Amino acid sequence: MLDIKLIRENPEEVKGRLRAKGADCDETIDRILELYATRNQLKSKSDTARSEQNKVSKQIPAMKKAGEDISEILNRMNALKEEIKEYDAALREVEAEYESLMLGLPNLPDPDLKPGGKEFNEPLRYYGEPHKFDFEPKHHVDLCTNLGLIDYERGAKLAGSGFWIYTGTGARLEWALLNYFIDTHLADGYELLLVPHMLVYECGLTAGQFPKFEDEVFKIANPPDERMHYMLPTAEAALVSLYRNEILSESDLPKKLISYTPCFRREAGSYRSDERGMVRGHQFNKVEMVQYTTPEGSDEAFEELVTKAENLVKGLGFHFRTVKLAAGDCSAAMARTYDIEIQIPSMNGYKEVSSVSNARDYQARRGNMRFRRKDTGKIEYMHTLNGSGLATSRILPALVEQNQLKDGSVVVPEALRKYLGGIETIK
RNA sequence: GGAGAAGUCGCGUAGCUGGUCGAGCGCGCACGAUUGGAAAUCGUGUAUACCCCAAAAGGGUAUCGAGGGUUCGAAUCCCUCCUUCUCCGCCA
Repeated sequence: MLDIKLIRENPEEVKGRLRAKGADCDETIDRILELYATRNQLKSKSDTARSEQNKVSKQIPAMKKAGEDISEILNRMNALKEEIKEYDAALREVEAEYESLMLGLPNLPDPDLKPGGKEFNEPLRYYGEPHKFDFEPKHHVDLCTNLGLIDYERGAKLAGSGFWIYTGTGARLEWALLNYFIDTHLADGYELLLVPHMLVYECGLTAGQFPKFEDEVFKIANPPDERMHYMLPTAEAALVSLYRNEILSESDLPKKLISYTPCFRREAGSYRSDERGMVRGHQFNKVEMVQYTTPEGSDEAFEELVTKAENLVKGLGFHFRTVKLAAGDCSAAMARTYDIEIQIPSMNGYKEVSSVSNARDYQARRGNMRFRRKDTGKIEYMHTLNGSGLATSRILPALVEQNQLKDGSVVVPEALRKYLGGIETIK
Protein backbone atom coordinates (compact mmCIF):
# COMPACT_ATOMS: atom_id res chain seq x y z
CA MET A 1 0.00 0.00 0.00
CA LEU A 2 1.25 3.46 -0.78
CA ASP A 3 1.37 6.37 1.62
CA ILE A 4 -1.75 8.48 1.17
CA LYS A 5 0.21 11.53 2.31
CA LEU A 6 2.67 11.07 -0.51
CA ILE A 7 -0.16 10.65 -2.99
CA ARG A 8 -1.84 13.79 -1.70
CA GLU A 9 1.31 15.87 -1.73
CA ASN A 10 2.81 14.66 -5.00
CA PRO A 11 0.10 13.02 -7.08
CA GLU A 12 1.93 13.71 -10.34
CA GLU A 13 5.16 12.18 -9.10
CA VAL A 14 3.32 9.05 -7.96
CA LYS A 15 1.54 8.77 -11.28
CA GLY A 16 4.82 9.13 -13.13
CA ARG A 17 6.61 6.50 -11.12
CA LEU A 18 3.75 4.05 -11.53
CA ARG A 19 3.82 4.69 -15.26
CA ALA A 20 7.47 3.64 -15.23
CA LYS A 21 6.20 0.33 -13.93
CA GLY A 22 3.86 0.07 -16.87
CA ALA A 23 0.82 0.73 -14.75
CA ASP A 24 -1.38 3.58 -15.80
CA CYS A 25 -3.01 4.56 -12.54
CA ASP A 26 -3.76 8.20 -13.30
CA GLU A 27 -7.51 7.81 -13.03
CA THR A 28 -7.25 5.60 -9.99
CA ILE A 29 -5.11 8.16 -8.23
CA ASP A 30 -7.54 10.94 -9.05
CA ARG A 31 -10.41 8.84 -7.78
CA ILE A 32 -8.50 8.01 -4.61
CA LEU A 33 -7.88 11.68 -3.90
CA GLU A 34 -11.53 12.40 -4.48
CA LEU A 35 -12.63 9.60 -2.17
CA TYR A 36 -10.18 10.68 0.47
CA ALA A 37 -11.52 14.22 0.45
CA THR A 38 -15.08 12.95 0.69
CA ARG A 39 -14.10 10.63 3.46
CA ASN A 40 -12.62 13.48 5.45
CA GLN A 41 -15.69 15.61 5.02
CA LEU A 42 -17.96 12.82 6.16
CA LYS A 43 -15.64 11.94 9.00
CA SER A 44 -15.54 15.48 10.18
CA LYS A 45 -19.34 15.78 10.10
CA SER A 46 -19.73 12.50 11.89
CA ASP A 47 -17.14 13.51 14.47
CA THR A 48 -18.84 16.81 15.16
CA ALA A 49 -22.16 15.07 15.68
CA ARG A 50 -20.59 12.53 17.98
CA SER A 51 -18.87 15.26 19.88
CA GLU A 52 -22.23 16.85 20.64
CA GLN A 53 -23.68 13.47 21.45
CA ASN A 54 -20.94 12.78 23.96
CA LYS A 55 -21.21 16.16 25.56
CA VAL A 56 -24.98 16.06 25.98
CA SER A 57 -25.00 12.49 27.08
CA LYS A 58 -22.77 13.44 29.96
CA GLN A 59 -25.32 15.95 31.23
CA ILE A 60 -28.21 13.51 31.27
CA PRO A 61 -27.47 11.71 34.53
CA ALA A 62 -27.09 15.00 36.42
CA MET A 63 -30.30 16.39 35.00
CA LYS A 64 -32.16 13.23 35.80
CA LYS A 65 -30.96 13.41 39.35
CA ALA A 66 -32.08 16.99 39.63
CA GLY A 67 -35.46 15.92 38.32
CA GLU A 68 -35.27 18.17 35.29
CA ASP A 69 -37.24 17.54 32.14
CA ILE A 70 -35.02 15.88 29.60
CA SER A 71 -37.50 15.05 26.89
CA GLU A 72 -36.31 17.90 24.69
CA ILE A 73 -32.75 16.80 24.98
CA LEU A 74 -33.72 13.26 24.15
CA ASN A 75 -35.36 14.47 20.98
CA ARG A 76 -32.17 16.20 19.96
CA MET A 77 -30.22 13.07 20.80
CA ASN A 78 -32.47 10.94 18.66
CA ALA A 79 -31.96 13.29 15.76
CA LEU A 80 -28.21 13.14 16.27
CA LYS A 81 -28.33 9.41 16.34
CA GLU A 82 -30.03 9.28 12.97
CA GLU A 83 -27.59 11.81 11.57
CA ILE A 84 -24.61 9.78 12.69
CA LYS A 85 -26.10 6.64 11.25
CA GLU A 86 -26.40 8.29 7.87
CA TYR A 87 -22.89 9.71 7.90
CA ASP A 88 -21.45 6.37 8.92
CA ALA A 89 -23.27 4.48 6.24
CA ALA A 90 -21.94 6.87 3.63
CA LEU A 91 -18.50 6.72 5.20
CA ARG A 92 -18.43 2.96 5.08
CA GLU A 93 -19.21 2.99 1.41
CA VAL A 94 -16.56 5.56 0.58
CA GLU A 95 -13.93 3.82 2.68
CA ALA A 96 -14.63 0.47 1.09
CA GLU A 97 -13.97 1.85 -2.38
CA TYR A 98 -10.97 3.80 -1.14
CA GLU A 99 -9.46 0.73 0.50
CA SER A 100 -9.97 -1.43 -2.51
CA LEU A 101 -8.37 1.09 -4.85
CA MET A 102 -5.45 1.63 -2.50
CA LEU A 103 -4.86 -2.12 -2.25
CA GLY A 104 -4.89 -2.33 -6.01
CA LEU A 105 -2.08 0.17 -6.52
CA PRO A 106 1.31 -1.43 -7.12
CA ASN A 107 4.42 -0.35 -5.27
CA LEU A 108 6.50 2.57 -6.50
CA PRO A 109 9.63 1.43 -8.29
CA ASP A 110 12.89 2.86 -6.99
CA PRO A 111 13.83 5.99 -8.95
CA ASP A 112 17.06 4.51 -10.30
CA LEU A 113 15.29 1.69 -12.14
CA LYS A 114 14.92 1.88 -15.88
CA PRO A 115 11.30 2.42 -16.85
CA GLY A 116 9.65 -0.20 -19.02
CA GLY A 117 9.56 -3.97 -19.19
CA LYS A 118 11.90 -6.95 -19.34
CA GLU A 119 13.75 -5.70 -22.38
CA PHE A 120 15.25 -2.97 -20.21
CA ASN A 121 16.64 -5.36 -17.62
CA GLU A 122 20.29 -4.70 -17.04
CA PRO A 123 22.90 -7.33 -16.25
CA LEU A 124 25.11 -5.93 -13.49
CA ARG A 125 27.81 -8.57 -13.27
CA TYR A 126 28.86 -12.00 -14.44
CA TYR A 127 30.59 -14.71 -12.49
CA GLY A 128 32.60 -17.54 -14.01
CA GLU A 129 32.42 -18.90 -17.51
CA PRO A 130 29.61 -20.69 -19.33
CA HIS A 131 29.90 -24.45 -19.13
CA LYS A 132 31.25 -26.09 -22.31
CA PHE A 133 30.69 -29.64 -23.48
CA ASP A 134 32.79 -31.76 -25.82
CA PHE A 135 29.80 -34.02 -26.40
CA GLU A 136 26.09 -33.57 -26.98
CA PRO A 137 24.59 -32.90 -23.51
CA LYS A 138 21.38 -34.64 -22.54
CA HIS A 139 18.21 -33.05 -21.24
CA HIS A 140 17.72 -33.18 -17.48
CA VAL A 141 14.46 -35.07 -17.82
CA ASP A 142 16.29 -37.86 -19.59
CA LEU A 143 19.24 -37.78 -17.23
CA CYS A 144 17.03 -37.80 -14.15
CA THR A 145 14.84 -40.56 -15.51
CA ASN A 146 17.78 -42.72 -16.56
CA LEU A 147 19.53 -42.29 -13.24
CA GLY A 148 16.34 -42.92 -11.30
CA LEU A 149 16.41 -39.49 -9.65
CA ILE A 150 12.94 -38.35 -10.60
CA ASP A 151 9.76 -40.26 -11.37
CA TYR A 152 7.65 -37.98 -13.53
CA GLU A 153 5.07 -40.56 -14.57
CA ARG A 154 4.14 -41.69 -11.12
CA GLY A 155 4.19 -38.09 -9.94
CA ALA A 156 1.51 -37.33 -12.49
CA LYS A 157 -0.35 -40.44 -11.38
CA LEU A 158 -0.46 -39.13 -7.82
CA ALA A 159 -1.25 -35.49 -8.44
CA GLY A 160 -1.65 -34.81 -12.15
CA SER A 161 0.61 -33.03 -14.57
CA GLY A 162 3.11 -30.59 -13.14
CA PHE A 163 4.01 -32.83 -10.19
CA TRP A 164 6.88 -35.26 -9.85
CA ILE A 165 8.48 -37.52 -7.29
CA TYR A 166 12.08 -37.34 -6.15
CA THR A 167 13.28 -40.89 -5.81
CA GLY A 168 16.36 -42.61 -4.46
CA THR A 169 19.50 -40.56 -4.89
CA GLY A 170 17.36 -37.84 -6.50
CA ALA A 171 15.52 -37.35 -3.23
CA ARG A 172 18.81 -37.31 -1.37
CA LEU A 173 20.24 -34.81 -3.81
CA GLU A 174 17.22 -32.56 -3.40
CA TRP A 175 17.50 -32.80 0.36
CA ALA A 176 21.25 -32.17 0.14
CA LEU A 177 20.64 -28.93 -1.72
CA LEU A 178 18.14 -27.77 0.90
CA ASN A 179 20.55 -28.69 3.69
CA TYR A 180 23.37 -26.84 1.99
CA PHE A 181 21.19 -23.73 1.71
CA ILE A 182 19.91 -23.92 5.26
CA ASP A 183 23.31 -24.58 6.81
CA THR A 184 24.79 -21.64 4.95
CA HIS A 185 22.04 -19.33 6.17
CA LEU A 186 22.36 -20.57 9.73
CA ALA A 187 26.07 -19.84 9.59
CA ASP A 188 25.16 -16.32 8.47
CA GLY A 189 23.04 -15.85 11.58
CA TYR A 190 19.60 -16.33 10.07
CA GLU A 191 16.83 -17.94 12.09
CA LEU A 192 15.11 -20.96 10.59
CA LEU A 193 11.32 -21.06 10.81
CA LEU A 194 9.11 -23.92 9.76
CA VAL A 195 5.79 -22.32 8.94
CA PRO A 196 2.30 -23.52 8.03
CA HIS A 197 1.92 -24.44 4.39
CA MET A 198 -1.68 -23.31 4.34
CA LEU A 199 -2.37 -19.67 4.99
CA VAL A 200 -5.32 -17.42 5.63
CA TYR A 201 -6.40 -14.71 3.23
CA GLU A 202 -4.76 -11.87 5.17
CA CYS A 203 -1.31 -13.26 4.44
CA GLY A 204 -1.87 -12.92 0.74
CA LEU A 205 -3.26 -9.47 1.22
CA THR A 206 -0.22 -8.35 3.18
CA ALA A 207 2.29 -9.88 0.78
CA GLY A 208 0.53 -8.20 -2.13
CA GLN A 209 -0.68 -11.34 -3.91
CA PHE A 210 -4.27 -10.57 -3.08
CA PRO A 211 -6.68 -9.29 -4.17
CA LYS A 212 -5.17 -9.01 -7.65
CA PHE A 213 -3.48 -12.35 -8.13
CA GLU A 214 -5.77 -14.75 -6.35
CA ASP A 215 -5.99 -16.94 -9.44
CA GLU A 216 -2.36 -17.92 -9.13
CA VAL A 217 -2.77 -19.92 -5.93
CA PHE A 218 -4.48 -23.12 -4.91
CA LYS A 219 -7.41 -22.37 -2.66
CA ILE A 220 -8.90 -24.67 -0.12
CA ALA A 221 -12.51 -24.32 0.87
CA ASN A 222 -14.11 -26.33 3.65
CA PRO A 223 -17.81 -25.62 3.67
CA PRO A 224 -19.66 -24.78 5.77
CA ASP A 225 -16.64 -22.97 7.15
CA GLU A 226 -16.58 -19.82 5.06
CA ARG A 227 -12.94 -19.05 5.61
CA MET A 228 -10.60 -19.67 2.74
CA HIS A 229 -7.15 -21.09 3.13
CA TYR A 230 -4.64 -21.24 0.34
CA MET A 231 -1.50 -23.23 -0.25
CA LEU A 232 1.43 -20.89 0.09
CA PRO A 233 2.99 -19.98 -3.25
CA THR A 234 6.20 -18.98 -1.45
CA ALA A 235 7.28 -18.86 2.17
CA GLU A 236 7.51 -15.10 1.72
CA ALA A 237 3.74 -14.98 2.12
CA ALA A 238 4.06 -16.54 5.55
CA LEU A 239 7.22 -14.80 6.74
CA VAL A 240 6.05 -11.38 5.70
CA SER A 241 2.90 -11.75 7.79
CA LEU A 242 4.68 -12.79 10.97
CA TYR A 243 4.46 -9.39 12.56
CA ARG A 244 1.18 -8.32 11.04
CA ASN A 245 -0.49 -5.76 13.33
CA GLU A 246 2.52 -5.64 15.61
CA ILE A 247 4.88 -2.95 16.78
CA LEU A 248 8.45 -4.15 17.25
CA SER A 249 11.30 -2.34 19.00
CA GLU A 250 14.00 -0.78 16.91
CA SER A 251 16.43 -3.11 18.64
CA ASP A 252 14.56 -6.11 17.21
CA LEU A 253 15.64 -5.04 13.74
CA PRO A 254 16.95 -6.30 11.47
CA LYS A 255 15.13 -9.62 11.69
CA LYS A 256 16.86 -12.16 9.50
CA LEU A 257 14.72 -15.18 8.77
CA ILE A 258 14.70 -18.20 6.52
CA SER A 259 12.14 -20.85 5.94
CA TYR A 260 12.00 -24.03 3.95
CA THR A 261 8.64 -24.86 2.39
CA PRO A 262 7.26 -26.48 -0.66
CA CYS A 263 5.69 -23.80 -2.86
CA PHE A 264 2.41 -24.34 -4.61
CA ARG A 265 1.47 -22.49 -7.77
CA ARG A 266 -1.27 -22.95 -10.27
CA GLU A 267 0.79 -21.69 -13.21
CA ALA A 268 -2.40 -21.73 -15.22
CA GLY A 269 -1.71 -21.35 -18.91
CA SER A 270 1.95 -20.55 -18.47
CA TYR A 271 3.53 -23.70 -19.87
CA ARG A 272 6.10 -23.34 -22.55
CA SER A 273 7.53 -26.04 -24.70
CA ASP A 274 11.05 -25.41 -23.47
CA GLU A 275 9.95 -25.84 -19.89
CA ARG A 276 9.77 -29.58 -19.94
CA GLY A 277 10.67 -31.19 -16.67
CA MET A 278 10.80 -29.40 -13.38
CA VAL A 279 11.39 -25.87 -14.44
CA ARG A 280 7.80 -24.87 -13.84
CA GLY A 281 5.79 -27.23 -11.68
CA HIS A 282 2.82 -26.86 -9.38
CA GLN A 283 4.96 -27.72 -6.39
CA PHE A 284 8.62 -27.07 -5.78
CA ASN A 285 10.97 -26.75 -2.85
CA LYS A 286 12.45 -23.48 -1.78
CA VAL A 287 14.35 -21.91 1.05
CA GLU A 288 13.22 -18.34 1.36
CA MET A 289 15.09 -15.49 3.00
CA VAL A 290 13.26 -12.56 4.55
CA GLN A 291 14.46 -9.51 6.40
CA TYR A 292 12.58 -6.92 8.37
CA THR A 293 14.59 -3.71 8.65
CA THR A 294 14.43 -0.05 9.48
CA PRO A 295 13.93 2.18 6.43
CA GLU A 296 17.55 3.28 6.52
CA GLY A 297 18.72 -0.30 6.84
CA SER A 298 16.94 -1.79 3.89
CA ASP A 299 19.45 -0.95 1.14
CA GLU A 300 22.22 -2.67 3.02
CA ALA A 301 19.97 -5.65 3.70
CA PHE A 302 19.14 -5.84 0.03
CA GLU A 303 22.80 -6.04 -0.94
CA GLU A 304 23.34 -8.67 1.73
CA LEU A 305 20.53 -10.83 0.39
CA VAL A 306 21.78 -10.52 -3.18
CA THR A 307 25.28 -11.48 -2.09
CA LYS A 308 23.96 -14.43 -0.12
CA ALA A 309 22.04 -15.76 -3.08
CA GLU A 310 25.07 -15.26 -5.32
CA ASN A 311 27.27 -17.12 -2.89
CA LEU A 312 24.97 -20.11 -2.82
CA VAL A 313 25.06 -20.31 -6.60
CA LYS A 314 28.82 -19.81 -6.60
CA GLY A 315 29.23 -22.52 -4.01
CA LEU A 316 27.67 -25.01 -6.38
CA GLY A 317 30.10 -24.05 -9.08
CA PHE A 318 27.73 -22.28 -11.43
CA HIS A 319 28.44 -19.52 -13.85
CA PHE A 320 25.80 -16.85 -13.28
CA ARG A 321 24.84 -13.28 -13.90
CA THR A 322 23.05 -10.81 -11.68
CA VAL A 323 20.41 -8.73 -13.39
CA LYS A 324 18.81 -5.53 -12.21
CA LEU A 325 15.19 -5.65 -13.27
CA ALA A 326 13.57 -2.74 -15.04
CA ALA A 327 10.69 -1.10 -13.21
CA GLY A 328 8.06 -2.93 -15.22
CA ASP A 329 9.53 -6.36 -14.63
CA CYS A 330 9.46 -6.09 -10.84
CA SER A 331 6.39 -7.65 -9.31
CA ALA A 332 3.60 -5.39 -8.13
CA ALA A 333 4.62 -5.33 -4.48
CA MET A 334 8.30 -4.65 -5.04
CA ALA A 335 10.29 -1.45 -5.32
CA ARG A 336 13.36 -3.17 -6.71
CA THR A 337 14.41 -6.64 -7.72
CA TYR A 338 17.66 -8.31 -8.76
CA ASP A 339 17.55 -11.71 -10.39
CA ILE A 340 20.36 -14.20 -10.32
CA GLU A 341 20.37 -16.26 -13.46
CA ILE A 342 22.19 -19.39 -14.49
CA GLN A 343 22.30 -21.45 -17.64
CA ILE A 344 20.41 -24.65 -18.15
CA PRO A 345 22.07 -26.17 -21.23
CA SER A 346 18.81 -27.53 -22.63
CA MET A 347 17.25 -24.10 -22.49
CA ASN A 348 18.34 -20.97 -24.26
CA GLY A 349 19.73 -18.03 -22.39
CA TYR A 350 19.79 -17.49 -18.66
CA LYS A 351 17.14 -18.70 -16.23
CA GLU A 352 16.27 -17.12 -12.91
CA VAL A 353 17.28 -19.13 -9.86
CA SER A 354 16.89 -16.40 -7.31
CA SER A 355 14.95 -13.21 -7.14
CA VAL A 356 15.80 -10.75 -4.40
CA SER A 357 13.44 -7.86 -3.75
CA ASN A 358 12.96 -4.89 -1.53
CA ALA A 359 9.31 -4.09 -0.85
CA ARG A 360 10.29 -1.07 1.25
CA ASP A 361 7.22 -0.17 3.35
CA TYR A 362 4.64 -1.45 0.85
CA GLN A 363 3.95 -4.77 2.57
CA ALA A 364 4.40 -3.25 6.01
CA ARG A 365 1.61 -0.78 5.29
CA ARG A 366 -0.66 -3.54 4.07
CA GLY A 367 0.03 -5.63 7.12
CA ASN A 368 0.36 -2.73 9.56
CA MET A 369 3.84 -3.79 10.67
CA ARG A 370 5.69 -1.10 12.54
CA PHE A 371 8.53 -0.48 14.95
CA ARG A 372 9.24 2.04 17.66
CA ARG A 373 12.29 4.27 17.43
CA LYS A 374 14.55 3.92 20.41
CA ASP A 375 15.53 7.55 20.84
CA THR A 376 12.30 9.34 19.93
CA GLY A 377 9.67 6.71 20.69
CA LYS A 378 8.15 7.44 17.28
CA ILE A 379 6.49 4.68 15.36
CA GLU A 380 7.32 3.92 11.76
CA TYR A 381 6.67 1.26 9.19
CA MET A 382 9.33 -1.38 8.80
CA HIS A 383 10.80 -2.38 5.49
CA THR A 384 10.47 -5.94 4.26
CA LEU A 385 12.78 -7.73 1.88
CA ASN A 386 12.77 -11.20 0.50
CA GLY A 387 14.80 -13.42 -1.73
CA SER A 388 14.98 -17.02 -2.77
CA GLY A 389 17.92 -18.70 -1.22
CA LEU A 390 17.31 -20.85 -3.22
CA ALA A 391 14.62 -22.76 -5.08
CA THR A 392 15.75 -26.19 -6.16
CA SER A 393 13.53 -26.53 -9.17
CA ARG A 394 15.91 -24.73 -11.50
CA ILE A 395 19.09 -25.54 -9.63
CA LEU A 396 18.66 -29.29 -9.84
CA PRO A 397 18.07 -29.40 -13.61
CA ALA A 398 20.98 -27.04 -14.17
CA LEU A 399 23.18 -29.07 -11.87
CA VAL A 400 22.32 -32.36 -13.51
CA GLU A 401 22.74 -30.99 -17.02
CA GLN A 402 25.93 -29.03 -16.42
CA ASN A 403 27.63 -31.72 -14.38
CA GLN A 404 26.78 -34.60 -16.67
CA LEU A 405 29.54 -36.71 -18.14
CA LYS A 406 29.51 -38.30 -21.53
CA ASP A 407 28.33 -41.62 -20.07
CA GLY A 408 25.24 -40.01 -18.53
CA SER A 409 26.55 -39.96 -14.97
CA VAL A 410 26.47 -36.74 -12.94
CA VAL A 411 29.23 -35.26 -10.82
CA VAL A 412 28.10 -34.06 -7.38
CA PRO A 413 29.37 -30.59 -6.49
CA GLU A 414 31.88 -30.59 -3.66
CA ALA A 415 29.59 -28.60 -1.37
CA LEU A 416 26.89 -31.27 -1.46
CA ARG A 417 28.96 -34.38 -0.97
CA LYS A 418 28.89 -34.36 2.78
CA TYR A 419 25.10 -34.50 2.65
CA LEU A 420 25.20 -37.46 0.27
CA GLY A 421 27.39 -39.76 2.25
CA GLY A 422 30.42 -38.75 0.23
CA ILE A 423 29.01 -39.73 -3.18
CA GLU A 424 31.10 -38.02 -5.86
CA THR A 425 29.32 -39.20 -8.95
CA ILE A 426 25.75 -40.30 -9.45
CA LYS A 427 25.71 -43.27 -11.82
C1' G B 1 -16.77 -33.49 16.60
C1' G B 2 -19.41 -32.57 21.86
C1' A B 3 -19.52 -29.62 26.68
C1' G B 4 -17.74 -25.50 29.41
C1' A B 5 -14.53 -21.01 30.59
C1' A B 6 -12.03 -16.83 28.96
C1' G B 7 -10.05 -12.69 25.66
C1' U B 8 -9.22 -5.14 29.06
C1' C B 9 -3.61 0.08 27.96
C1' G B 10 4.23 -3.80 27.16
C1' C B 11 3.07 -7.80 31.17
C1' G B 12 -0.36 -9.19 35.32
C1' U B 13 -5.01 -7.76 36.81
C1' A B 14 -9.68 -4.40 38.58
C1' G B 15 -14.12 -2.92 36.33
C1' C B 16 -18.73 -6.33 33.50
C1' U B 17 -26.31 -4.69 38.68
C1' G B 18 -24.97 0.53 31.37
C1' G B 19 -23.49 7.31 32.33
C1' U B 20 -18.33 10.79 36.37
C1' C B 21 -14.15 4.57 32.19
C1' G B 22 -9.46 5.70 27.31
C1' A B 23 -10.33 2.97 31.62
C1' G B 24 -8.09 1.95 38.54
C1' C B 25 -3.99 -0.88 40.77
C1' G B 26 0.72 -3.67 40.56
C1' C B 27 4.98 -4.76 37.55
C1' G B 28 7.91 -3.04 33.64
C1' C B 29 9.89 1.15 31.08
C1' A B 30 11.52 6.62 30.70
C1' C B 31 12.87 11.05 33.09
C1' G B 32 13.77 13.63 37.71
C1' A B 33 14.92 13.85 43.15
C1' U B 34 17.86 11.39 46.83
C1' U B 35 23.29 8.95 46.82
C1' G B 36 30.41 9.19 46.64
C1' G B 37 28.13 5.43 43.30
C1' A B 38 24.40 1.79 43.32
C1' A B 39 20.19 -0.67 45.53
C1' A B 40 16.01 0.90 47.96
C1' U B 41 12.70 5.00 48.25
C1' C B 42 9.88 9.19 46.46
C1' G B 43 7.88 12.21 42.30
C1' U B 44 6.36 12.70 37.19
C1' G B 45 5.26 10.41 32.77
C1' U B 46 4.07 6.02 29.97
C1' A B 47 -1.25 3.48 23.62
C1' U B 48 -2.60 3.80 18.44
C1' A B 49 -5.17 5.78 14.19
C1' C B 50 -7.68 9.60 11.80
C1' C B 51 -9.44 14.77 11.49
C1' C B 52 -8.94 20.32 12.53
C1' C B 53 -4.54 23.64 13.02
C1' A B 54 1.24 26.39 8.48
C1' A B 55 3.71 24.07 12.71
C1' A B 56 3.94 23.63 17.89
C1' A B 57 0.49 24.16 21.61
C1' G B 58 -4.26 22.69 21.67
C1' G B 59 -8.91 20.53 20.28
C1' G B 60 -12.22 16.58 18.25
C1' U B 61 -13.41 11.35 17.05
C1' A B 62 -12.58 6.20 17.28
C1' U B 63 -10.42 1.87 19.55
C1' C B 64 -11.42 -2.70 26.22
C1' G B 65 -10.23 -9.96 20.45
C1' A B 66 -13.18 -8.62 15.42
C1' G B 67 -17.78 -7.20 13.29
C1' G B 68 -22.92 -6.07 13.87
C1' G B 69 -27.14 -4.74 17.17
C1' U B 70 -30.06 -2.69 21.52
C1' U B 71 -29.88 2.25 24.01
C1' C B 72 -30.21 9.27 24.53
C1' G B 73 -25.56 6.74 26.22
C1' A B 74 -21.88 0.14 26.18
C1' A B 75 -15.53 -2.39 28.40
C1' U B 76 -20.27 -3.39 30.77
C1' C B 77 -26.59 -6.06 27.64
C1' C B 78 -27.73 -9.14 22.84
C1' C B 79 -26.05 -11.70 18.13
C1' U B 80 -22.21 -13.62 14.75
C1' C B 81 -17.23 -14.73 14.03
C1' C B 82 -11.98 -15.41 15.57
C1' U B 83 -8.50 -17.05 19.20
C1' U B 84 -6.96 -19.40 23.75
C1' C B 85 -7.71 -22.74 27.87
C1' U B 86 -10.19 -27.12 30.42
C1' C B 87 -12.93 -31.74 30.03
C1' C B 88 -14.92 -35.75 26.74
C1' G B 89 -14.60 -38.27 22.00
C1' C B 90 -11.53 -39.41 17.72
C1' C B 91 -6.79 -39.68 15.50
C1' A B 92 -1.35 -38.80 14.11
